[in-house]
Amino acid sequence: MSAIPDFLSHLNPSQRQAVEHFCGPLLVVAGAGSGKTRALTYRISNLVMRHQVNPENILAVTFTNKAAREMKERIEKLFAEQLAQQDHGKALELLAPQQQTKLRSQVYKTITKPLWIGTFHSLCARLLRMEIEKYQDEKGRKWQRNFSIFDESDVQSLIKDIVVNQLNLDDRKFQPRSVRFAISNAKNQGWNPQELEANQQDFRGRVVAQVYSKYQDSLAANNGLDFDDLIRVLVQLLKQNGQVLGYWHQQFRHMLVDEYQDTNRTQYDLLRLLATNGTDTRNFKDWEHRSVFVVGDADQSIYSFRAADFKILMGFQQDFGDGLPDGDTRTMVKLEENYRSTENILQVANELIDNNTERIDKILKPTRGAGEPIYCYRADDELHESDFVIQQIRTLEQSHPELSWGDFAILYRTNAQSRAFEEGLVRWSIPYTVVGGLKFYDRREIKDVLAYLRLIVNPADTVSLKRVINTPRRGIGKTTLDRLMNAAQELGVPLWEMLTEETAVKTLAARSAKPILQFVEMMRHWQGQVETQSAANIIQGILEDSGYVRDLKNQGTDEADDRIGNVQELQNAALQYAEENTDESLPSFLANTALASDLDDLDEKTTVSLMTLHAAKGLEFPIVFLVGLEQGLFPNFRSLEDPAAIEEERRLCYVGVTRAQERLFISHARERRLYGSREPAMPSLFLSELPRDLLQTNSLSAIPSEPPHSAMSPGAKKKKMPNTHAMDWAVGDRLVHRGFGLGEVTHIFGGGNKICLAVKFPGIGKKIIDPNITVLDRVE
DNA sequence: GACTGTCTGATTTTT
DNA sequence: TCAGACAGTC
Repeated sequence: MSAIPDFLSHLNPSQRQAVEHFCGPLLVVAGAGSGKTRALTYRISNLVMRHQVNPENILAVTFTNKAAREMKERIEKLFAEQLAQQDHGKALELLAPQQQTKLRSQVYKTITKPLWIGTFHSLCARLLRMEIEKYQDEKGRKWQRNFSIFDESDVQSLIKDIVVNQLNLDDRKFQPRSVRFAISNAKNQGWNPQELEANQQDFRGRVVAQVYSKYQDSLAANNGLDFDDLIRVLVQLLKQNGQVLGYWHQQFRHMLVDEYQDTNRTQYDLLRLLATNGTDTRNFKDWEHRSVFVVGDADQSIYSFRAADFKILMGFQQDFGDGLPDGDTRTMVKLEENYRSTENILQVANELIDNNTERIDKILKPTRGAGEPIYCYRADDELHESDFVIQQIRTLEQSHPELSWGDFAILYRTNAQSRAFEEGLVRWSIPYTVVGGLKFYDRREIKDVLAYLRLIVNPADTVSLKRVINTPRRGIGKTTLDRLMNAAQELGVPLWEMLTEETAVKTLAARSAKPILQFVEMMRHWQGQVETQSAANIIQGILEDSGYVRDLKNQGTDEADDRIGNVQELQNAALQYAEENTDESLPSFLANTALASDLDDLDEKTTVSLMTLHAAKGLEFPIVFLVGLEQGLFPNFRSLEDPAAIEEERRLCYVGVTRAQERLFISHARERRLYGSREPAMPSLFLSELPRDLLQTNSLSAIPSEPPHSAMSPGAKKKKMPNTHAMDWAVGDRLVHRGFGLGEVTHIFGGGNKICLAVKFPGIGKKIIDPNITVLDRVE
């Protein structure tokens, strides 16, 4: 395969520079829709075709599993086409079907399979399956290669158990949620419990560190890891074992990272360790046969709640790069030409994001026509908003034969917003898909079956054991379990080992002992099949023999029927996985499911897509509806008082705008039902930041011409004079408060000049305010 | 040990 | 609004 690849001719000069980059560090600043996925796939192909890099020396990190799969497919296609030309002198699609298949499977075997492509989490999990037994943490905790990956709810309950039962703390003061969050943050900084303690001097911090330590004990006892540890533990291992590090440093000569703006500290550490073999980045000079190639856009950094830090991207030039100014640098390329959206959409995006202060200077340059104006709709409430969106969809779909349902997307800030749209879509019989929300793998019945599977693979997994030992009911109750748990604890062995001690179990009353012995026998039977049977077969066995399906059938409700369907769907997933991955073993399937998400099998082709803005990252749609642009909802109320958080919300809005190819609709409601009660809602700050001349609207006056929230960026935004004294306030008036943002007057106390206002601020609540003291701006 | 009803309390985003 | 925790009853 020595021919010079001709696909390079399709690229613009910056793309070409990125794609042809061979060794050394390179940062690609890639605006939305600038062809960054293309740059990544072409570069990987180019490394292999032109520079004869062995595919197994290439590590490519994507943000989702879906992106990983697509990248592999694209690369496969490129190579297959190249081979078709080379071997047959024809385009791939002109070959006979068998020849195509043959070519593709040849490419799969020699190119795409050996490539290391995946998310940080899946790649790390894969490495840990090989290396984790060489690891021991600072307290001597150890894990085995068949470790379980715990999901968020497993983690929550472990932490709750520690807070409440082990440390006897008040779980109102130490909410498991927030403790969990603090621990996760520490992990994403790369801290172990001791390091967290050293960094937290107050009482609360010390308690959290203590919970963290006990939590690690629990994880180790269950032979389990959480998401964060998949990365952190690998980093620790590489730090403490030079031999292992050296090996993988040699292996991964060329590393590529997509969505680099959303990497966190540990992910960065991992990258740095592997790239430099542990040398300080600034002293690392040995770039002769290796590269680090990162692609990202600081304006699309939207995961700081997951400890992502776009400053890592901003620091690349100083860190790995030559640190030279934009004109002279050889380690940074900007992709600014946008091939996705109309000029109007891009201008809206550019002006919006220009309100942020922390950025790498970059604009989206249009390559297409102006297109239609952006339409902004004010609805009375969320139901009218939904009506508006659906009528637009129906009209457009009917008047434009080239459009199908899959060309429409409804994007919102929070999952709860999907409901009104779903109801409307059902009423009009429009097919739709909701991405996210309650995930398939989070459903109770799925978790039950997965717990069986996890326990089969990893008997130390007591979390799973406790979940299934009495599901369906077998008469093994709390008292029995508690007794066995205590015994296990005393002996320092996993609960499972206690259960397998026949003599110990027989000391229990026969009524308790019998079902336990039966359960153990059943589990052992399946454990014996792990090596020989496929995942799908084992699942089948569980569904039949455990009595799980029988139990559901006996319930006879619609809900139970749904559950049976879902559980069978899981079995299908196992079959499908085996087909796609040529590995039908249970451990392999299980490792995959823990890291899978709904997003991974989104059917974009045939149905209207409903999803959060976060889930929409990386996607594009001809027609986009960006809904719920209301103060307190978007930007979310939790970010209202924090300028940095507002900037992140703005980036999120920017992501939403830049998903649209042809048409963009924006909407907001004057009133919204949230958790039972109706709340008044004010137009979002972001609406006021959009260029008016590109906006069509049904109510221009609804959009404040000034930012409704003055306590924001330090930029030289002009402020209104305080004029509250002269005002006569009335119930129903809308106003802006410096701290709380937009609100509506609900009561007036007193009279004349001595009045107080009760003001309801959406998402914040009611506040009593003296307008003679506090600066308030009325909004018309 | 299983089941039922009441109550609370939490509601951003997710690999 | 709604799910999960918990107490009380059979």
